[in-house]
Amino acid sequence: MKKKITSNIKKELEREFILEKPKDLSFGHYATPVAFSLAKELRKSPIIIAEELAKKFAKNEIFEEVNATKGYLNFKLSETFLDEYTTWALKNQDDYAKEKNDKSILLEFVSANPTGPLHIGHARGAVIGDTLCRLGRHLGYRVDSEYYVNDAGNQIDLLGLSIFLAGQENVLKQKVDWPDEYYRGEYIVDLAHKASEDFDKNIFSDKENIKILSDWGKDMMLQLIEKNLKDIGITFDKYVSEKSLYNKWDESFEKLQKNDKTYKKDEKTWIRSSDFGDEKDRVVVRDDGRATYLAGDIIYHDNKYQRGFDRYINIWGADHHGYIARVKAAINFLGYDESRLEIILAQMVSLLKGGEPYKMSKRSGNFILMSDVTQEIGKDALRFVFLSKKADTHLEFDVDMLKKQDSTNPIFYINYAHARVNQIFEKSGKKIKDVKDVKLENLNENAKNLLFNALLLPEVIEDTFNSRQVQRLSDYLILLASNLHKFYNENRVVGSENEQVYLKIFAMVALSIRTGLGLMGIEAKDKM
RNA sequence: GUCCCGGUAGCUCAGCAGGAUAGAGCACUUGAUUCCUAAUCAAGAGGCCACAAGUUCGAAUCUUGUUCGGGACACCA
Repeated sequence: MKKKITSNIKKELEREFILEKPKDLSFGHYATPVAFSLAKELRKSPIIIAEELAKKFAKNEIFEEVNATKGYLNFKLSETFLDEYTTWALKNQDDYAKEKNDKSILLEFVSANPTGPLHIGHARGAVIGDTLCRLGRHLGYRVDSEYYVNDAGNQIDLLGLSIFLAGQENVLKQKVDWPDEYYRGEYIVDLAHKASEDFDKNIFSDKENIKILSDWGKDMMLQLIEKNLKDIGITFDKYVSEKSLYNKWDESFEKLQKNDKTYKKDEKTWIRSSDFGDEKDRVVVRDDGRATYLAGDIIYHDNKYQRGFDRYINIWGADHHGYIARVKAAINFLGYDESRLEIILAQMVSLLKGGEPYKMSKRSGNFILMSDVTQEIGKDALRFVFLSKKADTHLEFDVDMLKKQDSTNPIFYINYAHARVNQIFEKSGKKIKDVKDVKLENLNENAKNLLFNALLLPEVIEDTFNSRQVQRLSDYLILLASNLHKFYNENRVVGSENEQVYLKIFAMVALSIRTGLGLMGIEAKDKM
């Protein structure tokens, strides 16, 4: 819709302009302050310029009216234009708000260490990533979703050790000297019990077995993570193992070396990341020959770029922000265009319970399990909370508040609007196919505005995706639901002389809500 | 000390590629149900947009400085 309008206006104005939405629909559906910027050029008052420009649109069919107010140019769309679009959308529901696009995107998110279940902080990145994925695909991009599995390194060793010691303590009933660092939490003890079943309890008597437990524990945790994600509607196209990429190190390393971006010092291999804005150079291979985490990420990004996507998006926790410079440096050193990689940082989530702060710590085991919250409030509410706030704001919410399943929860409000439409159709005994060809004419302002707002979904989706600001979609849906409720309260539909017309508009509203929620990974309810 | 994010209504947050009287939800007050679901709606109240300077015809929005809060500054991931 917006594209057609933009091109129509451009034809008349013959220049670039900003198209915005007026604060108040009574001004019009769209507006542009173009006369203000022309004022300087033409040395005339913006008010006069706007009036002159408005005249140019007298014969344009998609506008019912174009007027100039205080220097603004305001556009009112014609009913015919809105009606034609509505009819098309209702007939092509599966294609509604879709676009064509030939760009490809590799979207990496979650990538939590497989050393424990997902906690509530991971959920934020997960939900945002999954929704961007859905939005991108809807807009025609080829989006591949990927989870990078850190299945090597100290953390995994620590997992094995933790299970091993937990087994000694809980299965073999031995006294254990716990080190400073290890994974705490019930799940480690559970793993120890399960290990004694899957293997044998003697597995805890020989330290040599820690390696086996590491590997086994990692697999168990990965399965759990996959389930946690599936429970909130997320599946990945691909899980990429860090370990499996290690044999490509020589290849990546050679590229870096060729560009003279690595050097040896103190028996270690360093990368000159400070050449590219990093605070200092970083170690990539330790003096004992073990690769650092960064090395793994270098190989991984080399691998990503070799696959030739147009764009790469990583969603990281905000605590990784210091890591951006060195990864971008490495990508540049490998000979790639680092500006194709975009990193979205999901800020911290602080949880409250009954007003009390809940300190999260993965190490200590004192963290809120994502699965617990999913169970308490449901996946829809969980997804909605994270999608209604922008990623880079610190988010605080109270678990107890989210447990409430009443109107304070916006997801209910939106669903209620959708269910209402469905109920009205049932009451009227009509189906969408009965009204999709009804001609919309002589609509009153309220009906026309409701329809207009329903038709905004495509541009909201595009804006949401392009800006990566997921909350714009949820805000829009709340607004649309509110419009529907308001109209419902003011107008009788079933049995009225406008029944057919209103049903068509309502069907359009419901379609937008359903499509929008679907992109958020939430299925619209037909009944409450 | 350096870097990142944030400071907008009592609370949680939108708005920020500059533009018309600064918005929503929750909470609060008042009202609406012989009629399609009152799980709703309407009305009211609530604001030095952290502070200061600058750029501009115009700044919540851009720049700089200050301040407060959160986070990051590993050869851990």
